[in-house]
Amino acid sequence: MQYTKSNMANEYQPPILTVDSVLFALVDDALHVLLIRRAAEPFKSQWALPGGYNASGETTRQAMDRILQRKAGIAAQDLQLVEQLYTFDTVARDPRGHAVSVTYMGLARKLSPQGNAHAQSPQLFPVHALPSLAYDHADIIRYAHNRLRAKLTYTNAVFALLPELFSLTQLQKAYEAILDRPLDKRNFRKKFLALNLAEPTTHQLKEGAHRPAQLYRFKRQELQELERSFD
Amino acid sequence: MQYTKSNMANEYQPPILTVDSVLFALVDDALHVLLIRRAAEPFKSQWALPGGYNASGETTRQAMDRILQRKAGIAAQDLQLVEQLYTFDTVARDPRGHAVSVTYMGLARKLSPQGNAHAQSPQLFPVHALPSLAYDHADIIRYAHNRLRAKLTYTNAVFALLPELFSLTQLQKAYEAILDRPLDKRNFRKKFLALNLAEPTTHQLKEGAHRPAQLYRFKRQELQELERSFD
DNA sequence: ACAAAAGTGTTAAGAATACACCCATGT
DNA sequence: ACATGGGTGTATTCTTAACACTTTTGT
Repeated sequence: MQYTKSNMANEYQPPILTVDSVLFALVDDALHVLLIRRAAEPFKSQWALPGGYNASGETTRQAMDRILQRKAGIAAQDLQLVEQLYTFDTVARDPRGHAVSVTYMGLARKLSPQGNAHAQSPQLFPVHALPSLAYDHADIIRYAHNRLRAKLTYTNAVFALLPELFSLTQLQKAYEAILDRPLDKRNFRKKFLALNLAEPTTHQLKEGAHRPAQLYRFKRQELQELERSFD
Repeated sequence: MQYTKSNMANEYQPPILTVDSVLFALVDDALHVLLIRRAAEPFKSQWALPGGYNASGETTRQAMDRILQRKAGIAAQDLQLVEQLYTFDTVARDPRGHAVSVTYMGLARKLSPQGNAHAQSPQLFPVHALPSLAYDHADIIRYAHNRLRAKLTYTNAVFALLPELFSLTQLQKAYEAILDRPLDKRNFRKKFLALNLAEPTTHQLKEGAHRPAQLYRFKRQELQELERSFD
């Protein structure tokens, strides 16, 4: 930050600043990402992350909230956890000109996107079956997924993807979906309970011709690091 | 990235984009950061991170290299490892107007900064004895230090701070300086050697009235994750 | 009674921690 | 010979990993 007044007034032309969001949610025990179908060129009618420009005077987080509301009908409080990821800045990423994009990851319990004039049919896609994507958005999603995997192992971030009351089986399936490998049931439960992040409730989940599951609740709904990293 | 042509042409005014760098190096077994004394307002003659504006058409990494060269006489290849940290974007962080700053961490074996017209006396300060800083640069350094601590535990990032040939004592001191706590000598050596990242050389370090130290060399000079995290 | 998912313990191997003395060198 | 930092091993505790059967419910 050492540009001078003259730079600001004359020579200096900043790149365009944009914000793109990767919203994750679990649907049927599989990790999904929210995509919208682009209404305009470039990449018209291709699938893309919800994103938009960031004007002077608003923070990137404010821009994110505004854009998600307008383009997907999603409110800031639908996201249990939001984290800035990375700033993508290669000159060629937008065919119209240099656009630097600050990216965010948002985790939600449930997403009910709404279509509108700006973007028809926002829709959730399984991360393992994504359509072809506009811009460098496939890279951004890959980056976000890696970050999520890492966060899951050393923080309590799962809380943001599960309902308030959850069974240990639901929890394990969430981990398996994101880490993309099977976990041992007994070891998983022993380890998770030892971390002491969740407490049993008086509720049970009855959902079929089998023994009902004990429901647990996270003691804290804020991000915290784990004493010992998970898996 | 959904702004329209009309936004680009008329209404849309992006914030200024800047890049700030946190360069770390070890001096006398203590972690140091490179700071420059600001030549102009605002914060004139206060210490600050080397930074500058990012023009349209250059990547933030290119801007970083250009700025470090111009303001501190440091070349890109003096940095063994560079990593993007975070993008700071609060509206009030620059008194002249909204400036969004993409920040980088750079690790060097040795820094020999050069003063010049743009910034007198770039200088290394111990992270535990920083002067008062311009802007939100104290926050940025704290963020970088946390990231460095984390990187040290799950990657081989130390290689970027040590000379090509190093003794296990030097290595341990580097860890102690950054993690800011003492480590057990025998356990440290056992664990580090088990990771198999370094190999002994035929060289020794003689530097006083005591037994000379075996010198090691990292097998790879690229960042890699450790199988088991360190400490 | 049977199908379906919930729930539960033990053993063995590996990793982390705590801890104290001898070694090689220069002066 | 002494001061200085370099180098080494073992015992204990904790953590991880592997593994299979019983329980509770709905139909």
